[in-house]
Amino acid sequence: MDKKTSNNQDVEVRKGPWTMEEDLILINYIANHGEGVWNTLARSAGLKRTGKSCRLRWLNYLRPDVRRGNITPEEQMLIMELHSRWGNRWSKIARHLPGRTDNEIKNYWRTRIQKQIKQGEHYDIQKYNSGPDDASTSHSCRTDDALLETYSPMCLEANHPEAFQPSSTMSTESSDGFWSMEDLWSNE
DNA sequence: AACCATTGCAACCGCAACATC
DNA sequence: AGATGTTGCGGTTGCAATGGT
Repeated sequence: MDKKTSNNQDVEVRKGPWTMEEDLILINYIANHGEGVWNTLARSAGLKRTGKSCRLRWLNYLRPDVRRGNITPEEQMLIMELHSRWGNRWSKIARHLPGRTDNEIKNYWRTRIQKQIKQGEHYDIQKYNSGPDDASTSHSCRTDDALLETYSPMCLEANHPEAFQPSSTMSTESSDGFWSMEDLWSNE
């Protein structure tokens, strides 16, 4: 315990929004060394952040395969269906939406879907949950697996290939494995 | 133009599970 | 087997951007 506190005294820890420089440091460090142990990574990279903060930033924002914004209707349907089945298991839900993070889905649910539900809008999802099987949906013989198949990433991708293209800026990486400010922040 | 309310999202916190020593 | 460290998850908060008056 004392060990920890004495350690923390010499290492100031930054909080709050990440700066461009910090992002670049983290991205370039991971590009060159891999992810590894986050606390060690944070120290080795010279970031005055906790490993936890670095991990979160990387997973939710900096990872090249992260897609942000523009949740498609299909994705929304899938989120609603999976949420109706699993509840707030955001990470579990996120695994079925390639490129989406649990944080994003959680935010999306809270800010959009939950709001609309409060406003009294009823979604087709209710048909899935309680409606008769002969409802107009084509899921009359739906099992969990069948539904996942229907809304699986592959299926979504097939229907909406444009939505699954990684953004050009996010996938841009200079030849020597280093990201530039423009690569990273031009997307904002 | 200025103020206030609302919205959306990034980031933090606390906890539990898991891994390692 | 227990202590310690790390990771992953869900809930919550803070704040910038936006809209409305």
